[in-house]
Amino acid sequence: MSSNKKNKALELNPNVSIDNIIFGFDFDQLYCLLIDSGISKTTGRPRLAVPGDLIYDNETLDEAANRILKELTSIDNSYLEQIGAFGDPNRMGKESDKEWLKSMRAEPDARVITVAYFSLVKMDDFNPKASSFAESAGWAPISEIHELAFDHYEILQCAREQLKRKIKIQPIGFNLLPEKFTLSQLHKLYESILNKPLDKRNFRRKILNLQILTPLNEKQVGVPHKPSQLFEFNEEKYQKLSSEGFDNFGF
Amino acid sequence: MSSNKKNKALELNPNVSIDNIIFGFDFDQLYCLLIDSGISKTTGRPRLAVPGDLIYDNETLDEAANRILKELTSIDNSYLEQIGAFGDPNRMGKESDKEWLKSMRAEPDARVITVAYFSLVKMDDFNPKASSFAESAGWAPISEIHELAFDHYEILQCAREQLKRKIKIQPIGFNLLPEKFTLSQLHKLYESILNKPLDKRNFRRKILNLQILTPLNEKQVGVPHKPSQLFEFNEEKYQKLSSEGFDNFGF
DNA sequence: TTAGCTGAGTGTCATAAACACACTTTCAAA
DNA sequence: TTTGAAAGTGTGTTTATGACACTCAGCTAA
Repeated sequence: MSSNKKNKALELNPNVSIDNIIFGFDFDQLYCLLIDSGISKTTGRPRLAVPGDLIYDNETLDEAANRILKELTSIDNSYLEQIGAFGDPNRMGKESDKEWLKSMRAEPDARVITVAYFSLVKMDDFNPKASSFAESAGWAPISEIHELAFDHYEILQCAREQLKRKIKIQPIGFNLLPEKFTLSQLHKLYESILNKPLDKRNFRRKILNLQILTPLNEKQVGVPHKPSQLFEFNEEKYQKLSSEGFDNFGF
Repeated sequence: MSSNKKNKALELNPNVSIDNIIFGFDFDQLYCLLIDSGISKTTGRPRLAVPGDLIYDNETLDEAANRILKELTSIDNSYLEQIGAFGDPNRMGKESDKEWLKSMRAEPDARVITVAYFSLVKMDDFNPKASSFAESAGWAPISEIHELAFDHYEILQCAREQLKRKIKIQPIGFNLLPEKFTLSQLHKLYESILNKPLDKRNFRRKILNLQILTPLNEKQVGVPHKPSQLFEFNEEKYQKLSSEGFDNFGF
């Protein structure tokens, strides 16, 4: 298969797949985009999985991960980061997975190594109900995910750990927020990712002292409480800070 | 090939390889173990590469990485950590690489995704001169490596970055030192990995305050200067510290 | 034997970051 | 006009960081 050179550009590599953990945030908690491939005959429960696919032989891994995101959500060039490769020979060994593989794959018994990615997207950019996918996709709150197809649950936990590690070092969280956001929203985002409460005043001081936020001449409207100042992330100022060796947000 | 099920246990997967960056430290600088596969006909220079191999279909990725380390050095179960997958379709595109692939691989044109690892070993545990490998292996100072086969140079840089990031968070550096070491050796190790000078007194204070080192009733002998106190890494105390949420060495 | 070299080992002060903590303000809705 | 809900704000204490220079112990070679 892989040694057949004809039409190489269009050939799926039967041994390597990409799975993409797509994170979203609704100002309250973290979500992950999951595919429901229907009720499993073996378990009787819905078979939930992370979006993924075999790679084509002419695309890079990053391109494949981006393709998976785009095919599902129409979102292109969002924040994307590799988690790593998962290749336990038994990673597809559950009965419900075998059943699914037989119905979907040309070589259902091939050993597949998967390269996992995570994406950070603005949740509003993809509304599952407006999408027309046969296999239904939907946002699931991270805290409510307990079981997934293949080794996807394990991959999800790795993704959460990597996001936690990374956000202490780089301001990638902004990719989960709209252009304009409040400090409370940012605060809640950090608490959701780090999975621990952070003191409000200390958080605000820390993040404002960095000077990577531009305050806008705009406030929330229509909220039944004191309206909040809106901010924008200032990429240039962050780049400057970063080039001076800054890599510790101190959380 | 990959769909031929006979003798699956012994079958090489033609699409997935492992490359293992093996780090060593000689109390002065970091080294990396490289394979010299001879003078390339296309470049006229020695073809240097990181040790690696295709994976067998019945081994995990970690097992394959460990196998590569063990086959070369006889070292088993040293510190091993995955870096990630590298899968640019052109990663094996150099002429000198194609020449080598043709002579070594059953399917020299197959697209191979590699999963990179790094290992930390005690340099004394492998003496290349005592080893009887046809392809000669040797320790190269990191600072003197400028060109490698395939995308191995790029992988090496990722390995260095990951090591740098990781050592700020976990005390994995001890794997590069003998059981008994001096504070100066540890100091030099941190400087080598972080690639910047660290103040001696501040370094000592910081590391001693953590209480993860056990001072031994032993000193260096035969050195032409004040002999240094020897220490041991205290794994249990570190585990306790770690379980309390400690993950910042402050470098 | 001793002078000289090498790296080991040690303490303080000033500055900066971290942490704990509680009340007032602004708006919308009832 | 009262109520509820989240925004916004400051200080004091403690802890960590970073800068900095001399003496000590053992070996070597004159």
